[in-house]
Amino acid sequence: MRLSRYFLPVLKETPSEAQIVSHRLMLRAGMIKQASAGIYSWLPLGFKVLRRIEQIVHEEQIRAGHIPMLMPTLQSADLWRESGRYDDYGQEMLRIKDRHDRDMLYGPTNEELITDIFRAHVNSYKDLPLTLYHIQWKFRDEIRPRFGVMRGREFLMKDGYNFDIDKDAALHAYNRHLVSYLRSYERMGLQAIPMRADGGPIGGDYTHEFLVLAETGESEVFYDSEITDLKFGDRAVDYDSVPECQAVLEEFTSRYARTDETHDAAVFEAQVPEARRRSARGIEVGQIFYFGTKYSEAMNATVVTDTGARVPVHMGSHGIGVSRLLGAIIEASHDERGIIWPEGVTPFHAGIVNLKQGDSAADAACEGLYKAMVAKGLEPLYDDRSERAGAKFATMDLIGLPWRITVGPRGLEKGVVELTSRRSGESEEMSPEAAIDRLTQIYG
RNA sequence: CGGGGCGUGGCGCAGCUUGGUAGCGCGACGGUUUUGGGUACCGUAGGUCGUAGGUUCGAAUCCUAUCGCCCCGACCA
Repeated sequence: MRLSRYFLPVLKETPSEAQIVSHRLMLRAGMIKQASAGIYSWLPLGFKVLRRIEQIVHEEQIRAGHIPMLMPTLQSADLWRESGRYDDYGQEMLRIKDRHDRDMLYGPTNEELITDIFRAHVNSYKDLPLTLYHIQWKFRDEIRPRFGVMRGREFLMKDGYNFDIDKDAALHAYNRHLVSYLRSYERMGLQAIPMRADGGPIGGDYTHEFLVLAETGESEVFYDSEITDLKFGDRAVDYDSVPECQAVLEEFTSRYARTDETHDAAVFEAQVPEARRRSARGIEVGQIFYFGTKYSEAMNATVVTDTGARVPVHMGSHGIGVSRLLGAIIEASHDERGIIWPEGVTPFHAGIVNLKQGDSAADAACEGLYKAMVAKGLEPLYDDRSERAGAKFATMDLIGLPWRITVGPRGLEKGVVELTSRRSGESEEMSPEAAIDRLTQIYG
């Protein structure tokens, strides 16, 4: 993309409503524009990052054997009456009437709808296990939306639902989700720690929230410092292997890590040596949940077993806050000059800065680089505006592309351009070809 | 919903206490500069001050209502 033809409305000054750094930077970098309280338009740059995150989530869910689909944002109230949640959900659910005066709602989640689909089409244990998911906009009419996309009313969420024959099988689905989530977050350059969360009315140990540590997090968390040393890394886990998934769960959840909802100071002190006790703040970016037969019983979602008995299916639901992740990533990765995107989610792979726009050698070199990168499957953002060098650097730093190639007549006389890491700030001179090779390797 | 605050050119703000029909910076536009390092220089245009009532000779300024937005709290991915 050539910047002169793109739509990137960056701001020099920070709009006054933005209180936290991710919100400020998203507004300044021209990623979002507020449409109304807690509701945002996604401008091209923000939309691009949103799509990258969504893509990672899709890839990792499909890798885990989960099946993508899409359910609507608007739902009929009838299903929710059936589960009993139409009355339970309260003011947070946005209720709407259509022209025939039928009660509708903008879905805050999809347990009812998915269960309805399941019961209509699945009748036998032979069709299990089954995990369906989608990535769709949700609406929760928060009393007080804040922090930009971190707590919007409308937000994009991946929600997945597993259907299994019994509790053991459903717990394997739970473990599988945990593994796939660890992978997903690491690909986004995030460390998200699974923490024991509030079981809600169902109770039990079978829910974990994934928290990204950040000063601006809304939850207070308590954990054993050893947990931050754990890395999922490149390991290949067989998602069909019960013991392998179980082992990952045990590795990542055996140490003390809880949100304030479940924190127990006595247990904390008993289990964790004082030197390793940490309290911090965290941003919740996902949650996994096994809830048994709560919905299948209420909504009569049953299957016939191999002995001919009809039993309610065991279910769980598993969510990743996709739009919130943009905020979480920025909170975890920025400096005073702007955003620093991890390579996994960057909107463009590298920026090309032409130091002397209008200089025929520099212009030609930039064009050449641009085309060569595109040919290699890289997506560069070429700043071809007639701006001064400083203005171009400031824009690149603000929008946070992890790599920048700087091109000017002086370097070109020596046959070199400069490759700069946004994160470290370090620059290295090399030939344009070498720079492309390096980037191809990084993004390989 | 309880408490606090704010709505003034696209954005950030001043003016309001002590009414006399708006001002600054950024941006935009036009021109200049052909430009090598952190957002150039000069100039121009652009606002009946959220909205509706009221008080007054006169309202951005005072009063009432209303809408919107932000912050703290309770609630949530």
